[in-house]
Amino acid sequence: MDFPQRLRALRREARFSQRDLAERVSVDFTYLSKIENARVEPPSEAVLKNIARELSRELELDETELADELITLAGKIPSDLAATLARNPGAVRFLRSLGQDVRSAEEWQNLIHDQETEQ
Amino acid sequence: MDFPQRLRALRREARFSQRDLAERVSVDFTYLSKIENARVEPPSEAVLKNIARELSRELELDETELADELITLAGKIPSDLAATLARNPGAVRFLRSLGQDVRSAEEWQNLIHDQETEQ
DNA sequence: TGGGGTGTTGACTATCAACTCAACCACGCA
DNA sequence: TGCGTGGTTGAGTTGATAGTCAACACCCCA
Repeated sequence: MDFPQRLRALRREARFSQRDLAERVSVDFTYLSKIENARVEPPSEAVLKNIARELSRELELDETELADELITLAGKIPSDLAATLARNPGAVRFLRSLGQDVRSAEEWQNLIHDQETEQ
Repeated sequence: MDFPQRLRALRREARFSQRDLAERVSVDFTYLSKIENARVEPPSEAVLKNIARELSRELELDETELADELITLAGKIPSDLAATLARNPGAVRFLRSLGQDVRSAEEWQNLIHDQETEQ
């Protein structure tokens, strides 16, 4: 599911009209329409976070998880992570050592598990 | 050492004038001056890569390593890594599982080592 | 049959990043 | 003293990003 589809699905699930959601996140409702129809690029991270706040509130989801989902679906990197990477040359080298992006979701999960059990 | 200082140091080490280097990387030399004096933000990744190419060539350094150094010093994320992250939601979750950026260079090195010995 | 709620579109705009251009200053030295 | 070499500055340009605004079309049902 790409970003526009996912956004529309979530919005409908929350029973918001484009006008409702747009008002809550402080953008013009016609902008939401264009986003959902992929007429324009996904919005800024700020708007994405506002969307995540409103939808998670309505659907009782975790706000930060939803924000991360929307941000990565939008093809962006959460700015706090980006800042961490930019501040840590070692992190960049580490990611390079992981090789290309052929990893499956499970492999990433394993990496997380490795980390957590390491101590 | 911040980006402007590092750039100036490398350029001088290579015995390039601003005009020399600027010509080689296809930007105006006055732009390099502003960069070295932090009058403007560091340049685009494309320019950074050109700079890394010319300086690594002259100083006999590894080109891609120098590019990564300059790019991260410039507060950016190498675009190929950024693309990888944007394509891998799992990677974002993994980085979050690592916690904040309090890791030292050695800790990152250990992570790399863990990976390499895992197989 | 018309008014309210919904969605779509085209044209426009504001802001910002990433530069260029013209002008200038400081120095060494012939 | 003048000119080549090197560096700095202010003002302006350009393209992309992230939106807004006015207009219109569809549907429902009263």
